[in-house]
Amino acid sequence: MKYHHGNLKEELISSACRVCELSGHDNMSLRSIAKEASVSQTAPYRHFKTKECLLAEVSKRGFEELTERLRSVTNQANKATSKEKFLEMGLAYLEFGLEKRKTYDLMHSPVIDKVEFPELLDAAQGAFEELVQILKDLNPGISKNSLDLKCIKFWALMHGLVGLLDMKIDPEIDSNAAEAMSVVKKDYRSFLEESLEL
Amino acid sequence: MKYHHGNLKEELISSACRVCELSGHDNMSLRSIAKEASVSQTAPYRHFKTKECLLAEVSKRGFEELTERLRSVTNQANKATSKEKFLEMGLAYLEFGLEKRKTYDLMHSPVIDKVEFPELLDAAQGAFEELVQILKDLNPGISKNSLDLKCIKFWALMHGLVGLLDMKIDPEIDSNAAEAMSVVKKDYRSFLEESLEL
DNA sequence: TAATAATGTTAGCAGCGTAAACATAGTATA
DNA sequence: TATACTATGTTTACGCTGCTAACATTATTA
Repeated sequence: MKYHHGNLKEELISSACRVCELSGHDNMSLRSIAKEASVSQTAPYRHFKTKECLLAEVSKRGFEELTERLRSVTNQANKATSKEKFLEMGLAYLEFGLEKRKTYDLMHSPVIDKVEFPELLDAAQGAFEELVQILKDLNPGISKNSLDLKCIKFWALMHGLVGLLDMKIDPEIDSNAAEAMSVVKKDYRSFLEESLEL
Repeated sequence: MKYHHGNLKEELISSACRVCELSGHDNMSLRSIAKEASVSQTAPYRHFKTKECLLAEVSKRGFEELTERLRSVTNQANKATSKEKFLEMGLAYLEFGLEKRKTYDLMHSPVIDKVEFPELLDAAQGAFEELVQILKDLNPGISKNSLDLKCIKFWALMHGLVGLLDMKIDPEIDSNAAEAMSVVKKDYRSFLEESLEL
């Protein structure tokens, strides 16, 4: 058993990412992930000043993965139209939000003060750029102002949808919200298509 | 000093609401709010099985206040057009989300398992009904399916906007997101007006 | 009036984030 | 190569947390 782990920082981060997505950041303790790495409970403090710093790292990786997913849509050279890419980007965003729901929650959680972690804003900005680009392609010659508004509207719509789609509404309840939700869930694609007109 | 408080449950809830909106539900401890009510740290357990139950109560009150705000828009008999009411409802939603930001966070936070608190879904449903009603008035004869979609889209847009508008983006950063955000902030109203076309 | 239920208190457990003091291993310099 | 320094680990301990169990007091009901 060697005294120095060698790769502890990286292992702590990836462990944290796993635990976060599995149990949510609320149920993630530094001590438990230290134990998982077979290391004393204060060892993480050699690599992260506070728990929040580790969470920020997890959040950052989330934004990076989101950006990657969106970028891979942009970079599909064979895809014909911008509209097609736009629709796929919307889907990619929703899929990320629903597949990595707990991580997505952390990314938008107030437990991490983004003012203290500017690299998080940079990472989020990366994802936003992809949306901007696709909407710019889709609306050639659009004014900057209108483009900005379109971007925000699209982003907000996607962000809102992730939150609403994941609501665990009991289907037994005769609820308008529940019905509408299932309509949307049934076909994200046509829903997004309509949103093009926004 | 009487042994029995008489109104402890209510005082704990309202105290919890205050602390939640002040410091966020993450920084709210049962012990501290018990102390605030000059009562032993385990007294709350006579009224709430767990901390989560108290938080659920806070969340419920949040939904109730939101519903009230939306309903008061609906009930303005003097307001001329449905469109006018629609715009005001959007504003009312945004205002609630931004004014009571920390409570709004709790209302949408995964720390409360909504499956275990069906009354929370009922409360949220109340707010949703107001949106449904206004959109129905605005689109007479619309099919149920289209109405559902319109509702979800509007709700998602509002929900997404609250999240995005509150992002503390450093204005020093030359960020498209920051610029777009300030455009939206400057005039929610015209932004919402455009959203009518969605 | 006596039994019971409701609502309070005290004491204590295990888990948490984190700070301080110390130990060991790797690295740079003389 | 010897020595100092730095990086990275451990141990111990503190105060706070949610919560349980056992007990005390008051209100209600038979």
